[in-house]
Amino acid sequence: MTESGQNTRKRPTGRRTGDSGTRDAILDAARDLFADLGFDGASIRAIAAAAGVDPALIRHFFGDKETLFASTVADRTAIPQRLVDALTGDPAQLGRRVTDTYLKLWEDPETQPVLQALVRSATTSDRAAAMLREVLGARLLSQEILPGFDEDRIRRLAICASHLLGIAVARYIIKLPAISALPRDALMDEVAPTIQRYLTGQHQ
Amino acid sequence: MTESGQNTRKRPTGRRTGDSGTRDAILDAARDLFADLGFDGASIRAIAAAAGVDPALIRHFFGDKETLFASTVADRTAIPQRLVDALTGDPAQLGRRVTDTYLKLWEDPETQPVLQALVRSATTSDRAAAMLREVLGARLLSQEILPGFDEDRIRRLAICASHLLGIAVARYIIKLPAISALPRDALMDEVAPTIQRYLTGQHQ
DNA sequence: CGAGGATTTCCTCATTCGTGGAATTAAAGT
DNA sequence: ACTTTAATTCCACGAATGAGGAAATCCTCG
Repeated sequence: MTESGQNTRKRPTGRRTGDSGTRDAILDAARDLFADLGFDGASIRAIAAAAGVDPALIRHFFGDKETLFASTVADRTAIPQRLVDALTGDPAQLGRRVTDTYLKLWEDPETQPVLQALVRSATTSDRAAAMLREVLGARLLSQEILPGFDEDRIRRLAICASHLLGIAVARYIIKLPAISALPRDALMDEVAPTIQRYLTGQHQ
Repeated sequence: MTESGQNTRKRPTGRRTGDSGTRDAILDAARDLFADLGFDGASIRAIAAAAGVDPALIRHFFGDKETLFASTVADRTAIPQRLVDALTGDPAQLGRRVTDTYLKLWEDPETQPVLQALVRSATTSDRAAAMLREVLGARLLSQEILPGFDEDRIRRLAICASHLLGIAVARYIIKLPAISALPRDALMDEVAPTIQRYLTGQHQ
């Protein structure tokens, strides 16, 4: 135990030597905490503690909490793109492709925390709700993104998005046993035909 | 001017004469604030202010915040029952009946705030998530409540619940324009056939 | 009418939070 | 070598929060 005195040891101030990937450590911790606790629930102090860093550093790098949140969810912009990609290709497999892509996004440890942070925060924070609205509305459900989709198809695509959103909320946020206990394949088999019907328009 | 002095007039302490429906006023204010801001977002002080009452009264009547929340969402137990009722009757109209009942629950000014409070809080507060799980799981998706439903039908009913939950989240929480702009009839026409298919089992 | 309980207010306490300032050390630029 | 910039810490402030104590007022029951 050498000596070390009190357990409240003062850490040295000033810049660290070498390249400390502190900024990324903050982003990682923030991503995880926002995913688990939502925007309001995850405090700057808790994020800093998880990153092993002083809270003031967060302010130094990101300015304020909203910017930090935006930084953690931004850049994973590949998420809407992957879904858009799944919309193109063999129409016979459309439902399976979209559902599979979506469910895998919610299982991928890279993208899952971001989605969870967005959804969990969107119900409480207006800012996060606006972000999710923007992602869903402007980057997915618009005619610029989906050329050739008429209004009717976009409307049914929006209903698909709601369906899949509900599945994710039940499975990963509320953790409803009847849904979260299902293996992905079983969920796929149930949901994919519905998505297929919504998207290909034989819906009556 | 007699005296009366400052505009910060102290309100008289002690019991009011007559029957002041204060407890109900608190419950009403709590219902609305929980619906708008969620469990964490709605502070005891804000609820008290909305009810025109001292914060300590809430503690006096309900003890702590969780009990207050539980009291506001309890008693509206009619909600799961109405859905269960919709499940019985002419099987040909099943999808329409369930969807109609559900969408009306989300428009009824009596039940809407409760649903909104539950959903909005469930993503942040573990306690609220447990409540929603209990309502959905034990009071709706169990074989005691739905005699004669085998496991496969209950599983597909859970997927229905997720679909409808997603619709409500998109429409009333995130306020996704593509969904919230739709009139109820249009939404019905799109969604009811899907619910019908899930529930009657011709799902492949 | 008097005693006990219910209703209501005010004040206080300990925490927690987001934000900001000031100081210290290392790196980068000239 | 000297100056500027970047990274890092500690400390503090003001606001808000949930919880609780103490007193005042009214009602009810004997």
